[in-house]
Amino acid sequence: MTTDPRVERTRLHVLQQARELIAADGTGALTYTALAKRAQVTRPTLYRHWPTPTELLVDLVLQGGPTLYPYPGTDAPTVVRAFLRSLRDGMGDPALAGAFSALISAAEHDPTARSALHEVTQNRQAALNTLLAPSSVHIQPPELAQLSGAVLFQRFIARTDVTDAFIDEVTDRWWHARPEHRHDDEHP
Amino acid sequence: MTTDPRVERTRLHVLQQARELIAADGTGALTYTALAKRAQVTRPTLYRHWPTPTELLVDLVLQGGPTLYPYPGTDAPTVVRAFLRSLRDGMGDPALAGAFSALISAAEHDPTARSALHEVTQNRQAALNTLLAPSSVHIQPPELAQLSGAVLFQRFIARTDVTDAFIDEVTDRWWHARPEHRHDDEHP
DNA sequence: GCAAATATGATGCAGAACGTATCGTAAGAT
DNA sequence: ATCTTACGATACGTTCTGCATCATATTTGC
Repeated sequence: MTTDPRVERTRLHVLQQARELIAADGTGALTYTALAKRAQVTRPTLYRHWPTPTELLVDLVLQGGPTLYPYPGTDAPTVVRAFLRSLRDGMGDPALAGAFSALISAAEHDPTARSALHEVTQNRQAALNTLLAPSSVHIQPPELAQLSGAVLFQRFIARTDVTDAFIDEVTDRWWHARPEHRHDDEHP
Repeated sequence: MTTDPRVERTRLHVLQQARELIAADGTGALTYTALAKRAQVTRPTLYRHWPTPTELLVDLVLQGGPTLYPYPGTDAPTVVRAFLRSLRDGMGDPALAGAFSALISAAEHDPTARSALHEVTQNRQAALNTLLAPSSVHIQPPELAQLSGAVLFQRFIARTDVTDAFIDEVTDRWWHARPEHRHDDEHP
């Protein structure tokens, strides 16, 4: 397959240069010409690896996405808190945040971007549920939307600091809104 | 000030054409050259009105943003549900959704886009709180982030239908997570 | 090791979009 | 009626885009 050392070498190198370029001047400056110059690579090489800029963004997000997750075993709110913090910290990287937001925008009219977002969402939900398994808690899509949505809204739209206190409050609201908390305090 | 009929005329006309252009081919196709051709306007005119593409996006979002809000007076959950539905319906317009997501991405490295997002957020939070005043309920930023964030996450990231059932569940979770619901069912 | 496959570099080229400048004309304001 | 100014027309250099071609270097399979 693609075990050629050359492709992996330039691929990783270019992706890293792309990250630094985004971090420095934003996704608007992520042009094939500029990237080729920065990465000391010719433009045709970039086109061979990523025929479309979207594919480049996808690689940046998918590779930068699976950051280290918290260790499982503790109670559910603790796991969720750690999960949201890792999401916040991940989006603290300007390169990942830039690529991610650009991908969201591209997804409006680009099926490739859409499926990449779908994959990211699935991966993160699956990872969270794996961590929650010992607690016998299973997150449903609406819950994930509320939890991750709150953090991402604060980060990308309200654009205020996503503090630990904010994450604690979001987690608490989620925990107390669970069905078994609504009318009694018992749980099997 | 800018009460010149000519400026308002071309401004509105061009913005409408921009909307149709985005709806048809996405924000990636929103180029000054293409827009000038479509709106039967010369390129220098576009640069006079919006020296930067970001300013054009800002106008599209700010003008398309204040959609009709629900009438106040009913109980808080009903108001919140209607609020979230209006948010969902607003983002059902491809032009607004495209401009909005593009603005989010641009905000990463563009102060103009940042302040526009801030203004939109403030406006919507103020509008919601006005509608909630009769119910003696006041929404705090974390609550708004969870409510709006859930809808926007579903719309732009998970990219699944934002159904009425989804909005109902989000609203219910919010309502039951309020402090006065947590340990008793009394409220002053 | 050697030969075949292929990734990359080097270079070129036409087209599109950009950003800006100048000047004439027509519409609106006073 | 005159002054102001928004707009059209046109032009120019720059940047980025896709794509093509060919030589070179690296890797792989034998």
